Amino acid sequence: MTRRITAKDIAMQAGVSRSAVSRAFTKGASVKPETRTRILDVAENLGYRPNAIARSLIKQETDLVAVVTGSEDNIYDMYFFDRLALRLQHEGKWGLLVRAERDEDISKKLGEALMYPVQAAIVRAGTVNTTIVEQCQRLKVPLIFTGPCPVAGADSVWCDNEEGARLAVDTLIQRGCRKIAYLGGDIRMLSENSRRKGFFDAMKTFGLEPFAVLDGDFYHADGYSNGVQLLTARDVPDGIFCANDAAAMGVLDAAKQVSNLRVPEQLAVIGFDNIPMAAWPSFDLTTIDNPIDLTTQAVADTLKKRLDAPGLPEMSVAITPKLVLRGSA
Amino acid sequence: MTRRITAKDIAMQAGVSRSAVSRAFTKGASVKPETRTRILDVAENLGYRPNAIARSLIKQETDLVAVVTGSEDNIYDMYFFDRLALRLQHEGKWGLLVRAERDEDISKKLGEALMYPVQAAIVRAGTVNTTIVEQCQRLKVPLIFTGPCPVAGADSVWCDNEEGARLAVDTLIQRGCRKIAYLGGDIRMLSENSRRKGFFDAMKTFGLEPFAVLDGDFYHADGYSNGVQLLTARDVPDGIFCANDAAAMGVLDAAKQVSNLRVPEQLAVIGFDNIPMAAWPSFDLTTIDNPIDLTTQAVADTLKKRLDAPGLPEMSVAITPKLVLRGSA
DNA sequence: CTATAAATTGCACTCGTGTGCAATACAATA
DNA sequence: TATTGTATTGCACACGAGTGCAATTTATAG
Repeated sequence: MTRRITAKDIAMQAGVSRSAVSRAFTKGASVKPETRTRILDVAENLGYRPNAIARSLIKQETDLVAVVTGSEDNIYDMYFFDRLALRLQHEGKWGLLVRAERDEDISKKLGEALMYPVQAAIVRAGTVNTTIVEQCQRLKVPLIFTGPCPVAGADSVWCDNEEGARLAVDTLIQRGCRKIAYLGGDIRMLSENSRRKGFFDAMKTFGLEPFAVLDGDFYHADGYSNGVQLLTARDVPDGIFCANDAAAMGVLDAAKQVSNLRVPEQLAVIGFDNIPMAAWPSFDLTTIDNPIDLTTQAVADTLKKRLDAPGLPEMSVAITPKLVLRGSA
Repeated sequence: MTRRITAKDIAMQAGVSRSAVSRAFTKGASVKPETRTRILDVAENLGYRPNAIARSLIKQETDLVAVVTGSEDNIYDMYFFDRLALRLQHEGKWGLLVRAERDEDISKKLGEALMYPVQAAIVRAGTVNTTIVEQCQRLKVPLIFTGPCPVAGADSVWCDNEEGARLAVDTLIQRGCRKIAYLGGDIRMLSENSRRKGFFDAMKTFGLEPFAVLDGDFYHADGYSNGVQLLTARDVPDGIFCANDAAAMGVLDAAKQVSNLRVPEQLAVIGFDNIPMAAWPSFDLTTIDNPIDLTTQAVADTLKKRLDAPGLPEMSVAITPKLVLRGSA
């Protein structure tokens, strides 16, 4: 591996001291304009750029932010991640990718990643891992949770899933549904728990018993099989709230395939997240929008505040989801 | 910002020299077992871990790999990125996220990112940017292109899109189609160009003229509107090859909506990429699988080879796509 | 032309860590 | 016990860059 060009090389080539090179790259530093030009020319020629790693050592700070994601490979999360990456880039931060294969590995991987002096860690994981929080606290690395259910000791930006579930139930009821089923996701996920809670609470408000409650895993196939089960029974629901869009689409597919219920007249279906596909004509899915832009913006804001004032008390920002009315309910 | 715990702190607390701390963390270094234990205990207590940045300075290498992506937000790319991240993590590399908003910004962003001494850069971009290659060459940073059309001066792993398109045409012809349309993607994209070329070549082989050729942008909405246009004309095609799955799904939706053509009997549709949604019952899309695992594996292999032997001649690995037969053709 | 102020430059130290080398402590052998 | 060999340890330097301070050059005023 050929050696990287250093400031020393530039200094020799340009006939100046190494400090001069450093100053040439420092805005506002005192260097004679011609000298700076000459140095920058030489640097350009040799393909030099200051080593961010050496610089950060002395400046005592980096622009690195660990971006930690768990094992979940659902579509919404991918979009979310993509937008988050973009937002961080806008803020002048460099994301250090920490990708755990299973949720249990998250804290381990993050631990390794923290060998790099990151400014903060942004974590998006389905299940909460207390170890992560402790780890970051001990290393004094600010931690921002992206997703539901804040944990003491970390900032968090979370979608108000309970509110979203209430919105869904309200809408179904308003549509005239009375036999409402809930098709949940993986119960280990925090988002699932709060969506489920919101569902039960809302139903209680209306004095209704859930028609059925099924567990699932947030995937289309799961929504499909659960949908088949629900819709081939003797008594079928007239409304289904699904814990995410993929599952809802599975239900819609099942409805088409194994029943001749008309959607939304005889069967109303509502999803959660509002992934781009929900708008596709074949689904035309009414859903609860989990606002990516608002959320990533809030993450960026929280990050900035936290870095500006490390002593600030814990921050917890709730993002309110909203109904997106389409053809399925 | 509270100062990070350093080896010096540990050394004082444990009553040893700083070198001892360093050695305690270096496998195979000469330290008395009890001393090491004591040091590691203190380190554990104080939440210390060696600063990767300082270490990399002296070791003259990092585990960082720049992962560069352009503006394209299509579903396949997101899955691809996710799997690539996972693979890199497996290889013990840390991805440095470089996310450009527009393709033109890629080289600029990468340039900034190269202030970090990365081992290599992995680039996935729709359009090829010669600047990127020059930049990496000058900085002597190995560059691996992920995607079609290698550029001189960089390694590349690419899907044989021409072959994929041929496969699609073969299949359509075998199904009895003779009036075959091509629904392309953004013509600035390299993958589009080779898929298109493959399509034309294959058609020529069979002595057929394309029934129609439409430009698009790889999105569902585009496939839908182009589909409507194609299928509401006086004369309609009996087979459509789409440049990616999303567009193909748009076509299928259009077929359902504005025609009563039976798929696949009267209209066969083939996509490209094989995103997970292609398997969903509502689409059941026959498509050309663009193998993510093979590709990311090849990227990892190429990376390893390149790092082991920087002097090796340019590598170009072709990944052969294969047909996935489902219900749409 | 000289005196003074301002701009430019280089020296030397610093950041946190790894490591060769020499010094020391300990164990094994005679 | 004396001697040799081996395991530990600390010192000092290195990595690449930023910066205070003092030395030097240049510009400005008198």
